[in-house]
Amino acid sequence: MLDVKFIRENLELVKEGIRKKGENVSIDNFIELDSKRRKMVTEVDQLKYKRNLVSEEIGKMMKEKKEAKGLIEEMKKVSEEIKTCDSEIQSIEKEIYNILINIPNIPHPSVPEGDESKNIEIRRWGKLQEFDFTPKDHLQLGKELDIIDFPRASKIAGGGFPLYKGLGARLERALINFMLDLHINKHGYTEIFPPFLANRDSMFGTGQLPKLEEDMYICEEDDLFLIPTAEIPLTNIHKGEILDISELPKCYTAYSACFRREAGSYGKETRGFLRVHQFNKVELVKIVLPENSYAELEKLLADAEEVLQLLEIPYRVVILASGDLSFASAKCYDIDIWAVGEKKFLEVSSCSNFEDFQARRIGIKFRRAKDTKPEFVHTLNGSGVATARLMVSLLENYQTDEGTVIVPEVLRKYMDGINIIK
RNA sequence: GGAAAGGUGGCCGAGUUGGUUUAAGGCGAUCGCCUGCUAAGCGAUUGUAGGGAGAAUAUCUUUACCGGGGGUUCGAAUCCCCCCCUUUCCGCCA
Repeated sequence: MLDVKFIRENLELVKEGIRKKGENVSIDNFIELDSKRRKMVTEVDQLKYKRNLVSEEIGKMMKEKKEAKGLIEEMKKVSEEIKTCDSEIQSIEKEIYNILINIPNIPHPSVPEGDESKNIEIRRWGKLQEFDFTPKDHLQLGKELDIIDFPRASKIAGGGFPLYKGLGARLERALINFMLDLHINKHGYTEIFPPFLANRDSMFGTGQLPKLEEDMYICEEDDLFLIPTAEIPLTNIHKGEILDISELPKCYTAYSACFRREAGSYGKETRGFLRVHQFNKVELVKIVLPENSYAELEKLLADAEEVLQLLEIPYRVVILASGDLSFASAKCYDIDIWAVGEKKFLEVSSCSNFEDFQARRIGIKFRRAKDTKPEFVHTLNGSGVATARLMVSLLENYQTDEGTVIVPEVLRKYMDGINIIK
C-alpha cells in the first residue's frame, strides 16, 4: 500500500508505476475523492466539537437540576447530521481504500521496464554440467532409485503432491537442515518455526490478498489460509509494533511447507517437481532501516546464492523487469539453477525489496529517537531456497553414468556420511 | 465441543449504578534543577492516526481510538447485540 499523501503529491509518478507494472487500476478520481473526504472530515469534526461541548454542558445542568430540554432537542438534530456525514465519509473512504489496495508498489528506478522478455541476466556462477552419457531427468532417477513416488502420492492427495521415500526423504531433510544451519550460523538469521496457516489479515499484509485468493488453499470454516510461503508468518511477526532502532535489522529464517493451488497454470511446467501444490522452502526475511534496504537486498541475495555455491550447483541471477515484478515488490532478483536433465534453468529463489509497501499494510514502524515520529520500516524477503526444484537440479546434476546420485559434500554430515544414492 | 474469568496508553494498573476521567495512580523513559560523582530528591514532559490554520518536519487547534464491528443515548471505557483473542478447568484427540 502506498501513502495517501505520496499519491496526492505524486500522481503522475504513481500512474507511471502502475503502467510499468502492467496493472490496470484507475486512480483518476482519487484526487477528487481525497479532497472530498478531507472537506467532509473538517465539517463533521466541527459538529462533533460542538456536540462534545454542549453534551458536557447538559451534564452540568442536569446535575444542578436545571431544565436542558431545549439543548437536548438541538443536539438530537446535530447528532443526526453527524450520523449522516459519518456514513457518507465511510463510503468515500471505502472507495478510496478499494483504489489504494489495488495500487501496486512502484518499481525502483534501477528496474528495467517491460515484460519478462526484458529481464536481464546479471551474473552466472558455476559451469553448466556436460556428461559423456545421456543424462536422465529427475523423474526417471527418482523412480529408478525408488526415492520419489508421484503415482502413489496422487492416491493420497491427487496430482502435484510429491512423496519422498527412503534416502529421498532423507536428502530433502538434509537440504533443509543444511540451509537453515548456514543462515543461522554464518549469516546471522534467527530461526523461527512458524504456523503454517495464516489468517486473512496476515495474508493481506504481505500482499497475497486480495489479488491472489484463488491461488490459495483456504480453510473456509476458520477463514485460514495454508501459507504459500513462510514470508507471510515471518513478515507478520511484528504486526502493529513500533520497534526500537537498536533492534534493526531483524533477520528471520524459517523452514516451512508451502502450499499453492496453482490455479490456471495446469499444463505449464507441470512435470514432476517443476510445479507442485506442496513444496518445502527455507525463507529469509529482513526488517530493516529504509536507507539500508537496497544494500540489504544485495546481502540477502548473496546469502541465498551461497547455498547454491556450497552445493556446487550452477545458477544465474536475473533482475526482473517491471512487468514481471510481483504486486508488492519494488525490485526483485530471481535465482535460477541449471538442471541438466530438463536442460533448463529453474527458478529457486526470488529476493525482493518491498520498501515500506508491506510495512504500511501490516503496521511495522520504528523510532529513530525517543521524541521523533515513528517511520515505516522496509521489508525484504527471499527464498534461501526452495527445495523441490533444488532436488531436481541436484539429482540431475549429480547423477553418474551408473544411474546413481552422488550426495554433495556439504550434505553428507546430515546423512550419516552416506555419499551416494543407489 | 462445554464452563468460567478476562482484553484499558511502552509496561503495571484504577475506573463497569453512563456526565469535571479532557483515561486516576504507579513504573519506566527523556529533559532540567540539586549533588564532588552515583543514588535519592524536586520539577516538567511522556501514545497513535486523521483533519484544519501555517512557509514550516516550529507551533496552535480539533476529531477518532480503552480487543474488533454494530446499536441505544444529548452524551458510552462504562449499557445492549455479534465476532475475535488470551488464560484456567472439563471433555475429546495427536
